[in-house]
Amino acid sequence: MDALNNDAIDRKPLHSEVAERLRSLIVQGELAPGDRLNERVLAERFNISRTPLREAIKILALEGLVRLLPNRGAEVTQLTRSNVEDMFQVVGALEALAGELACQRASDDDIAEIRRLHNEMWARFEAGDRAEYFTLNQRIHAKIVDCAGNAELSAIYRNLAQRLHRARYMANFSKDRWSHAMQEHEEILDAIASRDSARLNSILKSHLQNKFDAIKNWLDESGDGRSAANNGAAVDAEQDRKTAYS
Amino acid sequence: MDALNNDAIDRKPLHSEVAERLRSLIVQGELAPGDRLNERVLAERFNISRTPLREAIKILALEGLVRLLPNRGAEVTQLTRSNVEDMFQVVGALEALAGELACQRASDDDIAEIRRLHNEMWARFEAGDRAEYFTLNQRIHAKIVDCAGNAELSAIYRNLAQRLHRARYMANFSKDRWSHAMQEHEEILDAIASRDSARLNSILKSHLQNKFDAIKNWLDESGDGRSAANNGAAVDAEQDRKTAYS
DNA sequence: AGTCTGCATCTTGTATGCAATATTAAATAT
DNA sequence: ATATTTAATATTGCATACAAGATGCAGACT
Repeated sequence: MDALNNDAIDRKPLHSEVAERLRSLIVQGELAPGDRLNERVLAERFNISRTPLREAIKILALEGLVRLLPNRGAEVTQLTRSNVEDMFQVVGALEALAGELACQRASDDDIAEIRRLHNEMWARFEAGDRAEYFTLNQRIHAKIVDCAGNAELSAIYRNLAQRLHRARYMANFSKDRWSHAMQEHEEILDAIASRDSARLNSILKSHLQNKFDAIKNWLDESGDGRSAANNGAAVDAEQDRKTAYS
Repeated sequence: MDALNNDAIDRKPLHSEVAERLRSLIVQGELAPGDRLNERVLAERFNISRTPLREAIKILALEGLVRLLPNRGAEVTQLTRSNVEDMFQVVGALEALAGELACQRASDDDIAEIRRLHNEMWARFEAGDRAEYFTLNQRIHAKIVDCAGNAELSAIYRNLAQRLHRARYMANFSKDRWSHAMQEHEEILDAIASRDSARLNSILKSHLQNKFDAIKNWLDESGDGRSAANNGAAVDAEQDRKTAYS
């Protein structure tokens, strides 16, 4: 059985390795929204040829992290307010489905795992470690979605979460909001542990709404001259992405 | 304004052109599930080099139509029953969200457009033209989703619909089911025209359920030796796709 | 002064070539 | 005859080279 062979050297194809690196650069903000991706520069930086780099860029384009400009390369997509709002709406619908299914299908081990992550996150919260808190937070939500036992759902959710991560990471919300979020997470854990899907869904929904409210302000603030000028283009870009391959 | 410039020559990049061609081949079944994509053969067929072809294949991989086999190229993904069931579940959640929003946001022109498509579809139904009926059916559903005014939602929905199209197309259901589907569509039109989101959602839900029931049988039937043997691999493939770039 | 045209330069798009890996067939040993 | 190893072949992965398009600037013209 392949699955049991843990000693296997994972020779990931270069293009996926590169895609990962690029993703980090974008999510962590080193490549900012609007930045052009110069193939020569990036290829030299990663010490690879342009061929796998270009393949990676195509992948990121479909993931929605970059936008392809025919004959002019690619640039990092803007996170507009309406864009983020759209994504949150979809995430909401997906989490609702996930909550429903997870309450039916989660095993006791799954719940134990969520509890473990939750406690770990609590520790990070008390230590004031925002970065680790964020990571664990994402992992908990992802784990709940995975409990739904729907691979498609998990894949789509992960992609959206990743793209939203860019926004969430930047919106370093208040201590007050933070502790409120922790409280909500207590309730989430409670609801799924008792497999109360109605309650879980209602909490997930308001949790998400609060999350959005927290970053909404930040998105509005950043609507200065430069960004505003680019917003129109970003919307067009979104459109392009939608229609480019359809 | 760029949006008003309708005279622009659209020079689609080659890789997206190729992606389109490949998509057709897969959706229409010329490239069947499990078939390997030989780069040399396809490049010769399209009369292009392997480079843009490879880029196109990466795109299709992320869309879920093909599966990348490291160092061994790519193959057309299997449509397993559980796979399709997962997709239907997600589509259900998305359509629910779309129905809600569409009832709020659809303009009168939108509704008129849906009605137009509906009538056109009716004509195709009466003419017994399955292929055109299918196309219009898809366009109606897509239009409803677009009325929600959420670009992310539309993009995700389109991708799932496309992948499911492979299954639906093959499951040429009974005349009985067909006319029942038409009836459901009458109700859908009615509900959205009167902006009754509760009713719309309930109809969309049962409509989708019926669709799934119709193709479920076909998926079960095709679970013969060859397919069964490949199913295990297909499940692994799905897993790969999920984790490959995460 | 301002705009337009043509040239130089840079960037992306595509094709080709070479190296590494997988697949097949043949040959040898059991 | 079957299994195992080895060699031949085919295919993918990556790099490089060349072509086509975009960008920026200088000079001509109004």
